[in-house]
Amino acid sequence: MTTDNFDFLNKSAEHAAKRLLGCILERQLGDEIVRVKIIETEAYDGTDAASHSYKRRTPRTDIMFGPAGHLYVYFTYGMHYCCNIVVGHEDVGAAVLIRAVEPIDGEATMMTFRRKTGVLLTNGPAKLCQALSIDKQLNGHSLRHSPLKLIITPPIDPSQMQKSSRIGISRAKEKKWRFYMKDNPYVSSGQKQ
DNA sequence: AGCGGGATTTTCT
DNA sequence: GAAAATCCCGCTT
Repeated sequence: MTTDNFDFLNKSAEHAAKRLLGCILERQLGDEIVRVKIIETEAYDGTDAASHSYKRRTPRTDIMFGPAGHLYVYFTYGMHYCCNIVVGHEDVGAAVLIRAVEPIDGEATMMTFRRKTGVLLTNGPAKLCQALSIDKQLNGHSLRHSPLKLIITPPIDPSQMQKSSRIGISRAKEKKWRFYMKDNPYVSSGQKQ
């Protein structure tokens, strides 16, 4: 493979977070195929005080220090899973948090895992993990293969992109590393900006 | 419409 | 011991 279309993941986390907007996640669940479009992302890297990988490699964050294009799933607040796409070169410890997606195919299947309708199905990082049945079993999974694939689409028009501070963190709030689709109803409701 | 508490793992102080 | 890349529900205004 001379030109792998995952190559852009090896650039900065900030670049990858922008480029992942509009890309497709394809989830195989038994006989069903669920497809969603990425609507909102946040970048985290090893130089970033808000990142799990900041100056420390632990059993939990080990996947973040591995190859780009794999999935990093973490469990938080004793209740919820959140999923990230590992980016950057190996041993750097960077990832892009997927904060919101828009259903394309298989909405009925997602509703069997998450008993909600409309935007409440996938408008938050833990919500979309529940809808796509993503948990610790998929930690470290390569997004090149079933049962969860990342499909790269052309970059979105810059005029459709908004950015802001990241949600739910107390450190490094000055970094504008949250990116989302302008006027999309599935953008997470954590903060108005 | 807005606030506040509960669930309960991983990590750090 | 407490906070964290969250979400939901019930209470109050």
